[in-house]
This record gives sequence, C-alpha cells and structure tokens, in this order.
Amino acid sequence: MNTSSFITNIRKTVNLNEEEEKYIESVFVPLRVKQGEFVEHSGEITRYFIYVQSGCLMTYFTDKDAFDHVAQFATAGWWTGDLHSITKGVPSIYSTRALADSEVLLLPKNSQEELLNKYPQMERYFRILYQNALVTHLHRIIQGHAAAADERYISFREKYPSLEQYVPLKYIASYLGITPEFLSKIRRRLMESR
Amino acid sequence: MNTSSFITNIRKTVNLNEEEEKYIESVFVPLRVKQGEFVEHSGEITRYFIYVQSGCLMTYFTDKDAFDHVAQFATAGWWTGDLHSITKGVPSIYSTRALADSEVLLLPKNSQEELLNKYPQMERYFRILYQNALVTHLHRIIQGHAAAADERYISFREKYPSLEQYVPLKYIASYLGITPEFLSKIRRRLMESR
DNA sequence: ACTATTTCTTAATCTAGTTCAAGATACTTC
DNA sequence: GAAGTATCTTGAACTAGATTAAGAAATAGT
Repeated sequence: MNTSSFITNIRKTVNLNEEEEKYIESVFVPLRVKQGEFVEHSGEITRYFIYVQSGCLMTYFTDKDAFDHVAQFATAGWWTGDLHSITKGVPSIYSTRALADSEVLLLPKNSQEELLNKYPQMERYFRILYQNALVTHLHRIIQGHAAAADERYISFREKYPSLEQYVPLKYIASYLGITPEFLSKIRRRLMESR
Repeated sequence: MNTSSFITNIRKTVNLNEEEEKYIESVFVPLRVKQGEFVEHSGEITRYFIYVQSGCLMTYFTDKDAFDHVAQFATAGWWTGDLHSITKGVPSIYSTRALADSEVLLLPKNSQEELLNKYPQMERYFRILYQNALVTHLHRIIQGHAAAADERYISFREKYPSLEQYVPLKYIASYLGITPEFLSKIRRRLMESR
C-alpha cells in the first residue's frame, strides 16, 4: 500500500519539494480496516488524525439512549476523527468505523505537531483544510434550520453522489437528522412524483 | 479607539515580537457601528474578516421566505463574517449586523493574505482559530440532532451567559433552530419547574 | 411623557417528523 | 443454499415543534 495519494492531495493546496514530500510521507502509518472495524473508540483519547485513501469511514456520536448520530462520512481524500479529543487530549465522544473495507493513513498527534513546526506549508495546508470544513459545517447547520428534510436529502444526494455506494440509508438518515422510517417515506414520495 | 485588544487575543495563541505586533496592528481598519447597522450585506462579496472589540454582532442567513436564520453571534474577542465568500470571492449568503453599538476591526482580504505569507505565526493563529471553531460547529450539529430544544436552550445559556445582555430572545430561538413562540413556551416550563 | 414600533407571551390549531410494530428485502455465514 | 441477521419499507398512532392570531410588555423616537 503506498501513501502517494496523500501527496497528490496535498499538492492541490501547497507546494513541497521532493525531500519534504518524502519526509511527510514517512510519518504516516498505513492501516487496512475491514468493514465494520473501528479506527477510534469513543471514551478513549484520539491518537491519530485519520486520512482515507480508499473505502469509506463514518464518525458518529452515541447518545445517552444508545442512538448513533452520524457526524461525518469520509471517503478517499477526506480526513476524519475527533479534532477536539486529539488536540486537547480529552476522551473522545465520537467513534470512527469503516463502512467498507478501507485503506487509511494515520497521522499520530506528535507527528502532526512536528510537521507543523518543521514545514510552514503544512500549517497552511491544515489552515485551508479547516477553513473549507468550517464553511461546510456552517452550511449544514443553516440548512438544518432552513430546509425541510426532503430538501436536505436531495441536496445531500447531489453533493455526495459517491456515498450512495457505501452508506446504508439508515446512516444517511442519521446524518440528515431524521429517522430511517421517515427517510423511507421521503424516498417513496420522490419516486412517485416522477 | 485602539487595536491592542486584538494583540492581547493573538498572544494567547502565538508569540510575536514587538515589530511584528506593530505591523499586524497597522493593517486592521477600526470601525464603529451602531445598533442595527450592517457590516456586511448578503449578495455582496465579503471584503473583510471581522474581529469584534466590543459590543455584539450577528451573522445570519435569510431564506427564500425572508426568514432569518442566525449562523453565529460574535462578542468581544470573536471573529465573524462569511469565510466562503471572502476566500472564494463569491457573493455572500450571509449578512452581518450589530446587535448593539460595537467596535470592530476589519481585516481586508489582501491584508490577511499578506499576513499569512509574511508571518508563519499568523498562519498558525488562523489554523488554531479555525480548528476550535470546527469543533464547536460539529458539536452544534450533533446537539441539534441528539438533544431536544429545551436541552439546547439550557446548554446555550450555560455556554454563552454573556450573550443574554445583547441578544433578543427571537434571535436566540433562531440560533437554536426553533420559533420564538416555542422558546417562550420552553422558558415558561423552566420557570414553573423551579 | 406620548406614541409607535419591536419584542415577548399565550392559546388554539395544525403538521413534519417520531415511535412502535410488523412484514419484505437484502446480505452474511456456515 | 438454508438459516440468520441486518436493512428497508409500510402504516397507524403519537408528539415536538410550527403556524396563526391576538394581547401584553418593553424600547425607541419625537
């Protein structure tokens, strides 16, 4: 398993010379996970920033009634994990699990800090990564308040068409903040109206 | 009006020498806004990153039925504005308005880019700023799905007690994703139960 | 101080979305 | 390939929260 996919990804944002790329590549820990396996467990302190090379992961919160709430999905080229836990060193409230057999690259907390200190370009890379994620998150909050469930489902499908192959509908419902039963009803209405 | 409050703020995250601080201070544009005045209008391309020195602003989205949805409040020490519009140069879907007479510091887009290029410390400052905001935003999304409106209201009050002095209840309702009428009902229930 | 406007509350009615329970499809695994 | 498990759908009964409309309380403007 090679790590060059991450280098391709980072090149889209910042420029690095060959030596820098070599070093950056070297600090990632490649890992294969099977469908259903955990990468991080809630309750534990997150140790890694998780980059997805192939497959699909989901990060979710389990509430007091043992209901899961999907925080985010991550397919090839995406990062996931619990930023709060890893940066503040507190136990995570999220778990991260594979929805399909996946290849991930783990970036240990210390290695990330080292990269940030050593290469200003990496600081920029993460700044831009977070900046984009922030825009998406705020949009999701506002859509959650301003749009009805059926509209949210339609935009979800338009925005992440590739996820349909990996993600069971019940998790999409959870991501949208509705029950699987209601999503089912929405889907039928959409089918009938065309 | 002095800009030293921002320097105090940035010192909490990164170290700068006196010369750097001087320069950074010099690129901010101080502005006083009265209650109700706009700092940015939706439909226009956002030109400034907005830092609040005193008072209180809110950034909100207006939907197709002319309903406002509060994206965020910002009191002293907070940043606000539309990151997507300013970074991508597209018209903003958010407006930013003063909820009280306020002093703000505007950081023009070009100046921010200059600061980022000139001082790696600034790149770090914004990386950490965005990182923390990301954690908060994701938490808000999950709470929106996992917690009922009354719980969300209670945690809001605990988390941002200082906002009560500035923010009319109808905007708090909007921030929480409920109607003012329903918030009113919640508040009465809470009063009665103690 | 008086008036106008905005904000907040109350109550009745309504609806988007939930819950519960059961059956239908698909997917695993041995 | 049969049996077991997880996912998806359907429908009936329910509820958290929305809508509408009106009055009360607070704020702002002159």
